[in-house]
Amino acid sequence: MARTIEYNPKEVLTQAMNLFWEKGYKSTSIQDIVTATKIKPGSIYAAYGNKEGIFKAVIELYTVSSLEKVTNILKADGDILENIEEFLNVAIITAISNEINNGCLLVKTLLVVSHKDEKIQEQIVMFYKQLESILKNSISKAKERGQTLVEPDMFTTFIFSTIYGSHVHYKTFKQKKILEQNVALLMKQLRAL
Amino acid sequence: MARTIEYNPKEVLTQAMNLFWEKGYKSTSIQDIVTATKIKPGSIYAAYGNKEGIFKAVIELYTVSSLEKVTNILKADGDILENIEEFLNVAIITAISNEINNGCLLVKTLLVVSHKDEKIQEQIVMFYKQLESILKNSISKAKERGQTLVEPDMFTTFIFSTIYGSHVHYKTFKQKKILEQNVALLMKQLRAL
DNA sequence: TCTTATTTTGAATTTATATTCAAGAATAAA
DNA sequence: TTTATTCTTGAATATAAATTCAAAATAAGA
Repeated sequence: MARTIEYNPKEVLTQAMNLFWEKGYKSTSIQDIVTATKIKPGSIYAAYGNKEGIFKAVIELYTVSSLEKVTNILKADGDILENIEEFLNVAIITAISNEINNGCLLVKTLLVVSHKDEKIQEQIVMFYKQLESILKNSISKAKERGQTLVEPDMFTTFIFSTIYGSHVHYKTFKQKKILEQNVALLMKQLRAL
Repeated sequence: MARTIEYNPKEVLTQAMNLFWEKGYKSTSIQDIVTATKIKPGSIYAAYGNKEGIFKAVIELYTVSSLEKVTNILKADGDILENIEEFLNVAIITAISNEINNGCLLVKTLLVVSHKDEKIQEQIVMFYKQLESILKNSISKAKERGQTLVEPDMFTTFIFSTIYGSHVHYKTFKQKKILEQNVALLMKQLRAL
């Protein structure tokens, strides 16, 4: 019994994500999603309830896959500092200067989401806390092994500030060189013994 | 002949600005503006053409008054480094931790405005360039007088990255202490001789 | 006071967007 | 096959937001 789902939910959410990413939550209409995914409104509403429901599912997908990606980079075998450098390259250069989905969906969302949407806001804050904690772990481990002198807590905060800052700066001035410079500066401080 | 305008345009634009600031462009309806300003749709459309027109006028007002404010701080008589510190206090602590209009309207707008709205984007970029140039001037002057050793160009960029970063960081973690720490760190680097 | 130019009003209209739902289609167990 | 279950469709409906416009109000020069 029972008909089976015909679309691939992950694919659909990814397409919806791209729309939200590009145009923001409010400017993305269900019609946009219908057009992009070729799924009819009824199916969307059956699966996610309403527009906010799709958005929440998108955020969920994004956070889970991002955390996974970062974990893979930072927990890879090999030199810890090199892993951190790779993380910075991805977070600062690749992600931000990407022409299609530039920057971080969550930074955008966080700045725009009204304070009333507390659930979404909380979900995002949780994500950042996890991210920070993963990075802090790496730095602590590097410090234990004598590979760096920086204070893990403070330096993690500093790295994230630089990531956020690079984000806005690039959006304004479109200078990839500044992004590379920022990565280099962070690594220099990290490696200074 | 001719009836005179009854409302104060600057007042009206300020009220509209607060709405855009709080809720973002898309989520602010003309009805919201009508309610807040008590001006009827017809008058709004007569004066600004359409919703985008009001928004542009708001951005214009915001940029002009912000530039004026910053200029007053940085070109004030007295010690240059103290003026810069005052600027940082306003830009990083006061502006960002303000509960009502928190953060910078333009950062929000910039991150969200679609790449199609090139005029608005350009207007914002111009604003930032002017801001950077005013600050760079102050730093250069301080350097000429032997009050700092930092390289004006690079350090200006760094200050703005820190401002943007503080913005996002505060939005996430709501820690005013980090904002104060950031100002202190910047000033320490600036004062190191 | 009359006239003319301009502003104000707010209901009506248009346009856009979100959401529902009844009818039809696919699935697989019985 | 039959049948119960779930999925799909897309036009219809509901809701919300943007915009228009004709009529009324106002100011000040003729």
